[in-house]
Amino acid sequence: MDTAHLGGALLALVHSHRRMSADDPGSRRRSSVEVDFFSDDKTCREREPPPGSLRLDIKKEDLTINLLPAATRRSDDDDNNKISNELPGLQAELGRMNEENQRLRGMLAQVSSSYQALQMHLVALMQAQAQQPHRQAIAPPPRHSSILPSSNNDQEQQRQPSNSSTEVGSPRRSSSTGNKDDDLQQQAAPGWLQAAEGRQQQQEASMRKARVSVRARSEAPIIADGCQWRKYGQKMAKGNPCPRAYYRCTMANACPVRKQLVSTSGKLFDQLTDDWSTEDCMYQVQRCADDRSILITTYEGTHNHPLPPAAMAMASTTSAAASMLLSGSMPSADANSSSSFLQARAVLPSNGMATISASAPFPTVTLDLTHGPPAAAAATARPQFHHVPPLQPLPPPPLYNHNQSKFSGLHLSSFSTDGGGASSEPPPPIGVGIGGLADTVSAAAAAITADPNFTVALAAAITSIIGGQQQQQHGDGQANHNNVTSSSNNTATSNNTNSETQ
DNA sequence: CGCCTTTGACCGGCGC
DNA sequence: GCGCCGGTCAAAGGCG
Ligand SMILES: [Zn+2]
Repeated sequence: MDTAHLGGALLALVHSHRRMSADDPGSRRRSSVEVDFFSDDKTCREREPPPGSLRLDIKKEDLTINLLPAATRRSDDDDNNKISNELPGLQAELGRMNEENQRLRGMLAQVSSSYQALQMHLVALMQAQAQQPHRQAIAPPPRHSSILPSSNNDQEQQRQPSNSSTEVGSPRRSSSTGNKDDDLQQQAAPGWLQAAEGRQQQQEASMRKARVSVRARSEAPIIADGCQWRKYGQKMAKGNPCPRAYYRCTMANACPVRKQLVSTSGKLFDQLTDDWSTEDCMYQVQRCADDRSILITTYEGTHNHPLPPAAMAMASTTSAAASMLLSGSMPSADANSSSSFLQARAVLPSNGMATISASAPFPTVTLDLTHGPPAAAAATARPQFHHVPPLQPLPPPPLYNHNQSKFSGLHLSSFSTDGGGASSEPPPPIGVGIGGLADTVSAAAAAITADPNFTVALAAAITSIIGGQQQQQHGDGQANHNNVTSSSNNTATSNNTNSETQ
């Protein structure tokens, strides 16, 4: 069901994209949804045109031509009344369709553009690394010496043949840690392969550290993203009553992608409330009002196998985000941790709110979609504006004791207003408050801030994925957010913002 | 029968 | 050194 829904959403996206590209040479205003609407109507009336080859503008003109003479003809009162009655409704619907189509188009343009940018970024990184494979002088991170990651598609494939055999055959305890294991294998490997694996391993190590977590408000226990996952573990988080589940991609034999899924649901809270005092209940209620049915899905790694189109959205975005974050945040982590905090804010035409955050130990891109009503990306057009006040992305859970020691990195949170209006034109709204940032920031901030579409693209894509299943959108009135506004240059407040690893 | 979930155990890292 | 904690493994069982 979830997969079906996701596939449907993505197919819809692709479909709209195709139509958009088809009618792009024509007028830009027409919307794909509008096409369908009018095509239906017109086939009822005239049915002359072949549906595929028809352009939108032509259809629209046809319709208007059809409607207007009929209205002015006055030959038949019944027909006239009917038409005059129908006309406002149709026009209103047309307007809604237009709006939605524009939104969709904007989203898709953002997705594609950001994807292109990311790909270029990846290529640049690959080239840089190929040229300087041994130079790690760019502010080596404290924990692991990791180079800028290159294209991560084949990183695991090198390791896979050797590793899969040993992993399956040998008892696990002998080779406990992955790094150790790799080291041993490296020593046993021939020289040329050793060098290659060394590089691959470094990339892999760095890639494994990059994570992309998605917070979403969803009723479904898991968010189907098109991949097949097998659960391989479950742990009770320390401060969180809800356990954290560990999944592994099973579409390929040795796909390294892993996914953590922690849901903060109020189930256990309900059990607890009976015994607890009212104040505690208040706290619990508060917390659960914030966190109830919020899923935090953390992806890690890159698939080494072809993916179904449904999974491509999530996979590509996550891998791109990971690589981008890694490429940038490694140098920036040093600069930022010492001095100050970086923040960038952009008002973007989408309904989701995304937070890109890079923490020092685990560079993480966090997408917070808990504020995005599903109507933004779903097929149902909502003319209303959700005037959500600019809330901060994460509902800070004050009860949890985050032990995330330091949060050094950049913090790009994009607030988005409902794009139902005309704000979905791609060029203008992006990059509002971003320009000045790139100077003070190192390459990471530059990379991300230069392409703020990325956030929106992710948000849009994922909202489109998740969109259908969420029904409740409470006002989430907790104004307790101190993350962006007050989190400046303070590591303590940053804990709130980065609570995805609780 | 194969795949998946469950679940207890284990192991390395880290703080004390 | 010890214990906690997060992450992983793998045996056992369920499900189609
Ligand atoms: Zn995979």
